[in-house]
Amino acid sequence: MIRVNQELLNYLIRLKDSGYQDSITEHTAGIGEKMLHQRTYIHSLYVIKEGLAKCFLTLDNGNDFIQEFFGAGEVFGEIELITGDISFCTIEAIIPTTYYQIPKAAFHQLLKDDAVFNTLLLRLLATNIRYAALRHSYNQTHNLEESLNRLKKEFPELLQKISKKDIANYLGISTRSLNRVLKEVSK
Amino acid sequence: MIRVNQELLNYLIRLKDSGYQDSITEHTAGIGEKMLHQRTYIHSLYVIKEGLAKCFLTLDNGNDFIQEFFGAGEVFGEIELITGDISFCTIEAIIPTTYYQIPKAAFHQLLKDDAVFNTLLLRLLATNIRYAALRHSYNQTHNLEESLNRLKKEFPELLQKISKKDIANYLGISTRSLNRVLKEVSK
DNA sequence: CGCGTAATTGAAAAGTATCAACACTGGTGG
DNA sequence: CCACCAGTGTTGATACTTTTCAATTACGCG
Repeated sequence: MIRVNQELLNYLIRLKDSGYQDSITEHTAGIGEKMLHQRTYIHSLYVIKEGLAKCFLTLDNGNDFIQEFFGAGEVFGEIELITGDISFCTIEAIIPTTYYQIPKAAFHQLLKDDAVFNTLLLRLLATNIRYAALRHSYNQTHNLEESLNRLKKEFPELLQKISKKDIANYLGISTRSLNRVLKEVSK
Repeated sequence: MIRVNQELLNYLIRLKDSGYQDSITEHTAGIGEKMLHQRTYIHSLYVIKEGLAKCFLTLDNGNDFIQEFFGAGEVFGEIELITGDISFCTIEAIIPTTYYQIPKAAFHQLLKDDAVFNTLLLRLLATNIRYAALRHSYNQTHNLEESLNRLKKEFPELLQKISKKDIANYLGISTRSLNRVLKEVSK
């Protein structure tokens, strides 16, 4: 649900303090502000320092599907920098958010020369694949009520922190269905 | 749908011919035979040389969800070797299949010492994340007929090569629904 | 206060699953 | 050679789930 990666964030802060002051810059985004746009070329890696953002795809029919919510330490842009393709999702702050930016060249240099960073990135990618596979499998093979209960169990503050619309887009359902199930459950 | 990775397969064959004869072994699997079992510890990386396999998760309620179909050059076991977790899916041959096995230690050594292999693996992970995200987003935000049409467009031989049951499990629907939509479309 | 956005709800329509019956196919053994 | 069997595929009827649409209410903020 809300992914974090404190280990990577710590490592990045250490890098910034030891010779990478210039190549690691810090930025902020207000609510609703996009830090990365779908279908554009990406020239940097980004890491969230603090805040909360949604990572979503806008489909050909205009629907949005939220891939994940990103908290501290979550990375975006890495897929695009590795494959060289244009971005396939948008990253948008849902609370005021600060994040680091690392230019493409510095990212590739780190990957090549810094074994620790290389390992952190491999682990990050592998963990994300695993997490997404489990989530999508669960949602495809269970009904709404079960998927929602699983979500609330994993992330109890769900309804306080994230709008109904975003929750619905995360589950791939209409807000009407979400409301119906929420009401059923509360009975 | 059916993923392949000829670049990685070629590189692996070259490795095997140049000093890795002993650590890269070749095996075969008949139809229905499992090459990797869900919820077990993994001690090797596997790469399909020739054939076709399904990668699927069995959920707590007994349902199967097919993550992907793997053709030549596709890799499995890499997520588990990187994260150290037990496997989250099963890999099962759906036609007679041959595959390479690379022990954990050799895999990690390659990752560390062979920059080309390291890059190939990063690209593989990034490509898989991207592909899965696009597929799941599409399926979540479109109806069955649209998802099926997209699938047939991407992979026209679909119905000849893969059983209805597997197609249904790939789309996360019942075979009854698949048949209904197929009949509607053919009208 | 007034505005825009988010949330809620009902009714009807559309989509999908479940269940059950039956057809087709490729083995296997008598 | 044929009867049988298990697995896969097909189809109809029905029940259930989810969406769509539209109307209303609640809420945060300038």
